[in-house]
Amino acid sequence: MAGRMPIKPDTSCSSCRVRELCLSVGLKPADAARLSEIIPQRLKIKKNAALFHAGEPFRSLYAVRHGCFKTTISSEAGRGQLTGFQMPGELLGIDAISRNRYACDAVALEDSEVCPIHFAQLERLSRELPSLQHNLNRTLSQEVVRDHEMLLSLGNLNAEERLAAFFLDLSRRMECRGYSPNAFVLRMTREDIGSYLGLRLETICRAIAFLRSNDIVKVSGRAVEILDPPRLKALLAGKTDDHIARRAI
Amino acid sequence: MAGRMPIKPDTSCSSCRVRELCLSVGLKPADAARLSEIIPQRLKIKKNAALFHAGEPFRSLYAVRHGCFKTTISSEAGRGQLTGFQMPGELLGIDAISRNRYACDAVALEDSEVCPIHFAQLERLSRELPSLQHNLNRTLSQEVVRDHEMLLSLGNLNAEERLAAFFLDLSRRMECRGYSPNAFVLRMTREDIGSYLGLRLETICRAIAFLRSNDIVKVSGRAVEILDPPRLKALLAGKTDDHIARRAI
DNA sequence: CGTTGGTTTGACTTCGATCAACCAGTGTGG
DNA sequence: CCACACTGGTTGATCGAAGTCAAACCAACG
Repeated sequence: MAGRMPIKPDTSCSSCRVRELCLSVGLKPADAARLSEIIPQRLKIKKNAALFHAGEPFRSLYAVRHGCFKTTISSEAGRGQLTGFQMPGELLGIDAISRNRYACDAVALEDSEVCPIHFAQLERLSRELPSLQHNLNRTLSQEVVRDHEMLLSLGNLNAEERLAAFFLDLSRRMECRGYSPNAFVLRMTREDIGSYLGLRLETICRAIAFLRSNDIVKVSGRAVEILDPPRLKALLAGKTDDHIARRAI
Repeated sequence: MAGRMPIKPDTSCSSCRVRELCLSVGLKPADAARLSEIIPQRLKIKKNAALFHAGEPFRSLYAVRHGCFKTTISSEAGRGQLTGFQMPGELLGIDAISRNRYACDAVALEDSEVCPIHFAQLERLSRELPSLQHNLNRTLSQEVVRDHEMLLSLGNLNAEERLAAFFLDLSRRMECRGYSPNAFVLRMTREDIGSYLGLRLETICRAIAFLRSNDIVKVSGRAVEILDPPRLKALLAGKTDDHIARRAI
């Protein structure tokens, strides 16, 4: 359990910075307070430590309070796939509900903090609070929508388009959390991005080089700056943009 | 609404052939009866007719009673992705919960029948019936798990492996429904399979030809017979099977 | 410092996309 | 009844995007 330590029981949803992104969204203060009650203590997870592993028995969902996680699954054949990056307000462990065991590994990409939500208690409480119940259903459905969008990416887009979609997704999520949508720091390696997008890390590097050489983004190390959001979106929309040079001459 | 017609109100979950695969699984007879109550009438959908379209307002989930559906999403750029095939007992429309609009098109692959489940009523009822509530949560989570497995396929497997995984998935689902796992009829075209697996239809044909030439499956038209289940599984497990000939000489 | 993990770039290979031709059913209208 | 168009499936030839292998680079850090 190295890297997993409980912290002081100060977990009020109503005062949480990400309350408008989490299960508590739209809840009346009294209801949010009841949700807080079933979250006895937050948990700190150190960078590179696992919050849970695939196969472990399922007890709780975890809401990311701050920091960032990645979730990965792997096949018997040893192939691995990164299934998502979770930012504050997002839930970890929803793929565990169906079989009562976590289906993926969840690893912190930086020192992070989560709110454990005992699932049986959450189900019980959401029988009393219709809006909590609906929030949970909406969150699960939202994950399905996100996954289908990823399937569309992997099935239809080339490397540069996938990377553009990835940057735009991060951009949107940063904006939702009150940060600049056009300048942010990546929490993950090129290899992680590659695994997520179904590409090799070298291909990610080359796709970044391509975007950079067209002055669409500025990337140095993990720092990303989106210089030309419209062109980045146009790339995705499949518009053959004449201003984009495949190779600088 | 051509192709959509209501039929006589004989919708008892407790006597349904797929009750053990649907939301009604494990419900006490009295509870199953209450679930039936919120399903006033079944709906027949003709082959190639749409049950719903992306963007339409969400009212109901639909449980497939018999037949088969495909769901597809498409991007602004006109790219399309097939996100799933739904067989009896499976739910259509769960990606609509999050935004109150259907996120995909659902099209019948053969003359089919569905049970519309008004979602607001389902939520209300599941507040009273914990096991129904849990079934719904498990079903949503199960869809997430399925989608993550598809991401693993698209991100890591080559054409033959994806097709093998696809056949094995169909095989398992046929078996769950009481049919032979080793002989079944495809309801979809090669193009549909290709869209689902992120490949072109020609590649599907070639992958089929490959499996056929190794006597792993017998495929003529839509009829599939799995001749050698262990070799089909071994293919997926990534074991370099010396008995598999890449090209017949 | 030297080690290490992560990133970048180059050269070459390969798998699947693309384009094209052709075939088998199947339904339609003359 | 036949001619035909049409849809879906198969196979071949060619090409290109991404994978693979390799080398070098860089920043962080003990």
